[in-house]
Amino acid sequence: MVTMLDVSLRAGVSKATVSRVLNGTGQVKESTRNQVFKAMEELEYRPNFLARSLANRTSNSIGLVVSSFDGFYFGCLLQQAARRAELHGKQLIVTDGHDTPVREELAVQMLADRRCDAIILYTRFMSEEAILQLIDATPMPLIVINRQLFQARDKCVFFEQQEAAFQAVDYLVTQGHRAIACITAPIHTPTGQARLMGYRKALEKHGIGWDAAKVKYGDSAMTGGYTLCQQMLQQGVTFSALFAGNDDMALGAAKAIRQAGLRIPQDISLFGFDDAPSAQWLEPGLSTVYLPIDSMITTAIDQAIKLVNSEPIAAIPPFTGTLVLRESVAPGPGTRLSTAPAR
Amino acid sequence: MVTMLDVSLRAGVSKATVSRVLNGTGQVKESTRNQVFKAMEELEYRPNFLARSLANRTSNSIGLVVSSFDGFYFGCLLQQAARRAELHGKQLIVTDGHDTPVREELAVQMLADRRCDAIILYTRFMSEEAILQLIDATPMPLIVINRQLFQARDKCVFFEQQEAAFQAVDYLVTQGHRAIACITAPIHTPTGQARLMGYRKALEKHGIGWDAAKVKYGDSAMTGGYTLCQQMLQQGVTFSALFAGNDDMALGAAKAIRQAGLRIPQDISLFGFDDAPSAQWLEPGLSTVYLPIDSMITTAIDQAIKLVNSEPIAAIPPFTGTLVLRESVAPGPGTRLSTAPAR
DNA sequence: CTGTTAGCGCCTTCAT
DNA sequence: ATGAAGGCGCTAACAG
Repeated sequence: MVTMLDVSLRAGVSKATVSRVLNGTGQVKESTRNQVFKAMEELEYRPNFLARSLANRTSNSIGLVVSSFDGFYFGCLLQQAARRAELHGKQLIVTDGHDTPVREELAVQMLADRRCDAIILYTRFMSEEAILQLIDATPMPLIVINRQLFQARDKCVFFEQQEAAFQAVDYLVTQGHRAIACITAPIHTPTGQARLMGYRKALEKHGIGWDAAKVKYGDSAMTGGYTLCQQMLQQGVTFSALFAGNDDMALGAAKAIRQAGLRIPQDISLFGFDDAPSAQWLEPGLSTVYLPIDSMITTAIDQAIKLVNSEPIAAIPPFTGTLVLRESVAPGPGTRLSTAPAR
Repeated sequence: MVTMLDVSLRAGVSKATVSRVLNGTGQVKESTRNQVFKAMEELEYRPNFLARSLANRTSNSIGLVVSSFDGFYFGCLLQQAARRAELHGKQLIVTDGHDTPVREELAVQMLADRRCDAIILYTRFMSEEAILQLIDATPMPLIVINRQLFQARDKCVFFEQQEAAFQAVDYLVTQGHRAIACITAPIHTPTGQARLMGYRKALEKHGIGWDAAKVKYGDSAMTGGYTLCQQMLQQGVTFSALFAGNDDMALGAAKAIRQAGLRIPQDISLFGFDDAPSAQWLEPGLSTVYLPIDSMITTAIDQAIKLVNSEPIAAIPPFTGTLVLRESVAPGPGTRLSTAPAR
């Protein structure tokens, strides 16, 4: 391992000078600078990052922890995060929380130990208090995605889950559906709760009663969507539309629906959530809600960078969803009502 | 930031002693050990990872670079990699190569600079020479996934792409298909080449001529599969089966096929590659080839760990695919031939 | 412009 | 069993 000392000796200067040309700090005579460069090349010198970070108290990197690596969703997130971090000249370091709150917290600590300049946390499972506590136990800026924390509002980047779900279900109702089933996203997560609440509120708005039989608690996997939908069908639960907590489950549900001899959307309308790539290729195209994950992670990173540079920051407005209407929803049995409203 | 010195002062011992209890090295009297622990807790001491790594010359982590973060494929890879690394007590650090050979190389260097104990490289784009060169320019063990390097055979974990593709197409032929179209995986990657070669060999084996019109060069995205398939259909290319370079493109193609008024599998049989989660939920279920990515990354990490511990290693046998037969393939027009072979 | 001298926080002989 | 001292590789005043 060739060190700075080796280079300095070879170039006939001191370590300090080598350091200067390396970092472009201070004044160095053109000629000696060149000598140093030459020495570096000849020796194939590569600065030791650890030593550097230790001395600098900054590793020039930002850490990202996600609950889990699977799903298209985190793929997008990571991809965009990497690009954005790079744009700021920072290296992105990613870790996952193995889908458990404890590991999520450990992951953050690990990144903190590594002296990342800032940390971004996308947690599905940690409790609010735990997060808050983590925030001020962490010496570097910590931005939280997918959570709305009032005590740390300007460190949050979140999405109006409930509102988006509300809109989706509201849309279903205005299309004439009243018997709307729901397969929830994991109900032990705030996200799952919020989406379900959106469903419930939309029903309430239209005076539709809550029917426990129509609500199944899902796990976000395609298989779950399939199984639960199949269950409902077999149990004789009747519904003209199904709102799935995410697109993956909608995909699974679609198969169950067809296997039951039903058609989409003629017999049952289907609505998803996330706008996964495959949503577009399902047949019929799956109507779903688009969640601007790219913008969210971008914003989170930008905010983190600002904090690192001690620039002033402002709270980030909530992100909102957009309904992506494709062909999986048909007018429901109650259509007549909305088409020709009573006077 | 509380340091080891703070702890030592608080506990009334020297830094050396603190270091000893921290690492469990050397002999420390029970009582003083407890004092140190108490001091650490009271001060909420957290060792500085960088300093530690610098002194130890090991960061107790293994680096992983993937070409890109998107696709279910890398999700699995990352997930399993994280688990396996943890099992070995190592932290996993992930970076992506932004889908370009240069960045892939840079990513490896960056991880090397961070003094990872070992590095695992999944490259889609780097040339063989570049990889080889990188291997011996990197001071720590470097394992390469998805590439077969004869000059570094024991550092490679790869999959028999060509053979798997061959089997898939061979299967199609034995099912009675002779007009088999193909949408390739990215043709500038070894993977894309190998899969196409498998297709070609299978045709050759059965004396089926190469028809350029039946081969479209894809990009691995669903949209590409859709567009290219649509093109072929519109150009009047006739085929009874389509072999797609991956499941995503197969999904896209499926839609194009149906939009053309054709049925799967009655009119056109479809075969994918990868066994993506959605393959199972397509209707009919997509026949495809399973690629044991989990085992591959696991093996890669284990091999890396062995190298780190300077244990003896052996070359890893190639991984092979498995045909996953679902419902997207129907007997082709030539079925009679194979059912009742001429004597 | 350049060299000297201290650290950064931790580990590790070498004495005691 | 414990402390003192030097080193890991690099940066950052402070003198010249």
